[in-house]
Amino acid sequence: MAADAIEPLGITTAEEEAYRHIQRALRMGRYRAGDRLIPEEIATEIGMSRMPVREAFRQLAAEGLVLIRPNRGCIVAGLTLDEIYETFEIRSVLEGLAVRLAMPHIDVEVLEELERQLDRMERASQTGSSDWVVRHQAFHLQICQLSNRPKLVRQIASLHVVIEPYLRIWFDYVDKPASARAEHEILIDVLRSGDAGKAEIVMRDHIVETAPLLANFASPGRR
Amino acid sequence: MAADAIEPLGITTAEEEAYRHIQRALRMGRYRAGDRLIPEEIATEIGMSRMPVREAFRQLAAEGLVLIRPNRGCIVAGLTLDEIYETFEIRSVLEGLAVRLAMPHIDVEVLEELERQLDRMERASQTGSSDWVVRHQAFHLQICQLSNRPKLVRQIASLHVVIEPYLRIWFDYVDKPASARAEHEILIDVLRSGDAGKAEIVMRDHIVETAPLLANFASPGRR
DNA sequence: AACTGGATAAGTGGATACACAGATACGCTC
DNA sequence: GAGCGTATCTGTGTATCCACTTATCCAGTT
Repeated sequence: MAADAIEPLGITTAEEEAYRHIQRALRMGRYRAGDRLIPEEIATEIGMSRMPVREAFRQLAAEGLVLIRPNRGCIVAGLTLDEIYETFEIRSVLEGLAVRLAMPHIDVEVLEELERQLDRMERASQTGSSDWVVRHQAFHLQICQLSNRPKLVRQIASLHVVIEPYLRIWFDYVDKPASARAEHEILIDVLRSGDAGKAEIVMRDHIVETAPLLANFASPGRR
Repeated sequence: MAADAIEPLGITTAEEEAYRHIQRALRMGRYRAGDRLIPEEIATEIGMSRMPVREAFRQLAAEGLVLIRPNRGCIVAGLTLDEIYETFEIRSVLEGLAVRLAMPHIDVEVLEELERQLDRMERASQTGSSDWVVRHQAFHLQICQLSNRPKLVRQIASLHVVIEPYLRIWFDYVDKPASARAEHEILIDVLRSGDAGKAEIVMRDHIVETAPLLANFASPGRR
């Protein structure tokens, strides 16, 4: 649900399968940053030729998940510490914008649904490390989608995918942060207040404050 | 200079040529939105096979410049009126962020260089419609680059390319807006003031105020 | 006369084959 | 013994070929 917000722009059956396959592997942290992705390997794994895999690489490169160096193959793109911060800075203004634009579409039902999302997020944090990450993204994207800005939502979702492996690692280490629920309740509170400008600021702060937490657990592999 | 900030991520000689060729054509407004891009046509035009052209299409699709529908070819992506507004909204917060982060790196030399950029922009507006657009982008990107945030700059540059055809059309119609210089002087003024928060707001306003102007001249072709 | 169905043609997506570039290892020379 | 050059091998990038989907046109039927 969360990640399906990212549609692989122009993609056909075989290529789409390759794309989804690799993206899932990447998001699950199966590869480490700097690992080489060998087209033939992946191609035989899914049962197709190198061709669609290459096209999938292009798609992933555009999203910043892999790096393609001419004649030197495709490697998993890791984020440096600076890049993690940068990604959170970008996320903060984009999601800030989204929540500001979402405000007119906030009503009681929406707030209740968001509360339920938080419940699911909390329950997911018990079952598995990666379940929480998925629910957490779903919560954020749910708010963003209320802005009714497809391109904005797509960009935000794309950023979520990029930082997902780092979120996952962080969560594995700290073993369910107790503050997570409270942090996100604040977001619902400000949505309830109806103040769009304030909501933007709260969302921004919420996001940039997360970055330093992650930073300590950064780099699943060097660059 | 301005657009070279967008590097075609992982691309080799032949494919890179195809990519640059098509992107230039697109930015110059050679095609209208909805036009089909026929791989063979372009391939023979540059003197290569369809293959690198296909990969170039993928790259362009990832940037949102073209649309690839499975088994139905590649068409030039136009922006609806809503999408133009949305793009400017996204630009406003991203460039707002950029200018805020750029503030610590502003000094006298930088301000002088920006003034020179404005001069060039004004001169370019006399020589040709498209020259002004290029200079205008260069001015904005120059400021953004001072933020020292590569990913942020790349995203902003990508948005500039998307709206370039619309800017060009608008400029052709109004024949050099007299207010353009003054509008951008304000940006330099606020940079000179040293107030990062204020600069962010001014930049945001500057950008979102541009959108309605463009809207009247929107859609070089329907969607 | 208009609409629907089928057939044909055009064009896209995928696979295989080939050529070239880069990396590594081994040998030769200093 | 060490460093550089060369040769081989691995693997990417491009082209050609084939199969399949889609679109268009014509004919037949209502």
